[in-house]
Amino acid sequence: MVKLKDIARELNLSTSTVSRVVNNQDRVDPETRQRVMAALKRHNYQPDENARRLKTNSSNVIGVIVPDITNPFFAQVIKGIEKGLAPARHPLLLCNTDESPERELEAVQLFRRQKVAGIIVATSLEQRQIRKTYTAAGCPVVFFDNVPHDLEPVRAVSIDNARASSELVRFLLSQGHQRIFLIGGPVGESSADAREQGWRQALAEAGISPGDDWLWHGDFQEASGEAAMSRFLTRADLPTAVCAANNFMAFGAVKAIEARGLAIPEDLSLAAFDAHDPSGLMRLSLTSILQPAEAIGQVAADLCLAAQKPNAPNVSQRVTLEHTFSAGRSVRNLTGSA
Amino acid sequence: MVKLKDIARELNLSTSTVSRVVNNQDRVDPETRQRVMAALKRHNYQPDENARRLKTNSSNVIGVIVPDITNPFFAQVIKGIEKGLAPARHPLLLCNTDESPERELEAVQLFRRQKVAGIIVATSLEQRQIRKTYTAAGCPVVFFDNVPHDLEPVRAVSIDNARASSELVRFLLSQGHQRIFLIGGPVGESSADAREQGWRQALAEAGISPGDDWLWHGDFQEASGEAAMSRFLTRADLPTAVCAANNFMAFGAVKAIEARGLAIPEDLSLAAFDAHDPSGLMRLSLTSILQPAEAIGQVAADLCLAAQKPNAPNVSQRVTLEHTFSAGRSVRNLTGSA
DNA sequence: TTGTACGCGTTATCAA
DNA sequence: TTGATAACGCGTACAA
Repeated sequence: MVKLKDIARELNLSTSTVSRVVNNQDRVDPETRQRVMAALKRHNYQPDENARRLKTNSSNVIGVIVPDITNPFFAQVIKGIEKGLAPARHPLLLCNTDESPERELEAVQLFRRQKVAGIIVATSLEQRQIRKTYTAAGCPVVFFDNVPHDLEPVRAVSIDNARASSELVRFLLSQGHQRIFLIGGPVGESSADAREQGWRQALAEAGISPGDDWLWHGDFQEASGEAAMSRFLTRADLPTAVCAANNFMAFGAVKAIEARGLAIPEDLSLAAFDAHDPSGLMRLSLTSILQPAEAIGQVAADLCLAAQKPNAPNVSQRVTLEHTFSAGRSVRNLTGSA
Repeated sequence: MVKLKDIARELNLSTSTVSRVVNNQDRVDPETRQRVMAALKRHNYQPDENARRLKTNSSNVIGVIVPDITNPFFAQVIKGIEKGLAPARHPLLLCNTDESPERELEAVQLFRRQKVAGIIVATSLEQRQIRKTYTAAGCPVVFFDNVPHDLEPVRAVSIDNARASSELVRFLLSQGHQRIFLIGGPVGESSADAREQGWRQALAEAGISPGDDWLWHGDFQEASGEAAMSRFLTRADLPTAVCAANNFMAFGAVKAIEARGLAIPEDLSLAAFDAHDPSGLMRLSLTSILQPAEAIGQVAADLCLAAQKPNAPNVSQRVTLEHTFSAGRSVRNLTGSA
């Protein structure tokens, strides 16, 4: 591995000058620069990242934290992040938490020690911990999916979850549904909260006041969706439609429904968030709100990179992207039969 | 950030002694060690990774290269790798190549510069390049999915693809199929080669000699599966069953089949590799060979960590894991109707 | 058992 | 415009 010093010696220059060329700094004679560049290329010089980091006390690595890389939504976001990071040649340090707060805290610790240049995170922490953990991260942080609401300034990218949720519910209303239940996410998780709020609002606008038991808070895992739906199905007065706040819980709900021998949408309608079906092979295509996952990743990467600039303003930057509505075949139209 | 020197000064010790305690080295008085440990804990000392790396000229980061993180198979493998790495606190540097050889080469370059401790890779390179690239990586490399065959010594994790493929074909044979076509993967890609070989062998054992045009080499992407199947479907003498060497190509095949108004399995049977359906929501559950993805990741991580030990033998370590056969509803039984 | 002193490869400060 | 030199924080011969 050829070093700065080697190049300098060969050209009878000081390491300083060579270093300046390597780092594209001013104050180098154009001709000298040419000579150095040639030598660098000739020897295929690669700067030693470690030395560089020790000196600058930083790195260009971006840390990414997701709850579950197995969830296609997060996988796509990561792909988007990669695309956004690649041109700037920022490596990506990944951590999968399985929704465990402990693992997330460990990851942040790890990232701190690695002196990552920035963190992009779909946090599973609760609001208090988010604040404590990420204000002490020592680097720019970009949130997505779960965006803290009481943290200022904050960088975040998301869709308008409340509006999206309202849209989904209004679609169900338009199909003649009234008893629209919700399998929500954890309380305090911003996207879950917003989706619940949107659901409430759309119902309210339709003059419907949901009972307390129309809502069940899951944890975004399949099992909780199954549990929630099972519970709903024990009632005498069944819902005609159920919304699930994410894909996995919707899948769990399907299991519960079918386990009871009911059919979708004949006996019960189902709608969801992020029930994306890339292959078009889902047995039942779920009517769903889709987040632009890859775009979310790219924008998050951009925000994170922008925050690297020395004079980047330390103000809140909240980017809201447009969702799409995907009509599936999981909702029955009751208007004809009513 | 408290440093070694600070601790040393506080305890009236030298940095060497403190360093020895931090690194669990011998030759430290038990009592001194206690004092130091207490101080370390009190100050929540975190060693500076960068300084450490500069000194040791290495890191504990493991680089992972996959063609497509969006593919559930790879996502699961990564999860497995993470699980294997977490106990040893090895961070994971991720690179997604989108099957692009250039990006893979860049990733390896990047990893070299980062002085990663090891690389775990599902390579998209061709054999010659694999050899050249990864022998020069400067760290232990563990292959999975695509395992180079002319590289010794090599560390690799895979299933017995030939046997798995034979098993799949024999199942089709048992259902009365004879004209069994194959949508294979790229020539030279070990898993693709092995799957083709297994297909050939099973057919041969049944006394069937496939025509040259029974096989189409795709690139593991959905579009190529669709193209291959479209081509198959233009023939006068249609296949009764088709195998696809991975999930995405199978999905593409489904599209092509349905685009022609044919039904699976009534008009045509389809079988595949890795067409895993975690949610149980696939419209048609494909009969498929499933790789133990998460286990592959864990084993790869273990191999990689084992290779870190200073006196790790530099010999080939090929681990073969068991696949499973998942009977779906995509294969028609012709024995009754024949 | 402990301490001294040097060097890892780079960047940054200052003087030339 | 260039060069000498001092850090950055740690690990490790070697000396004590």
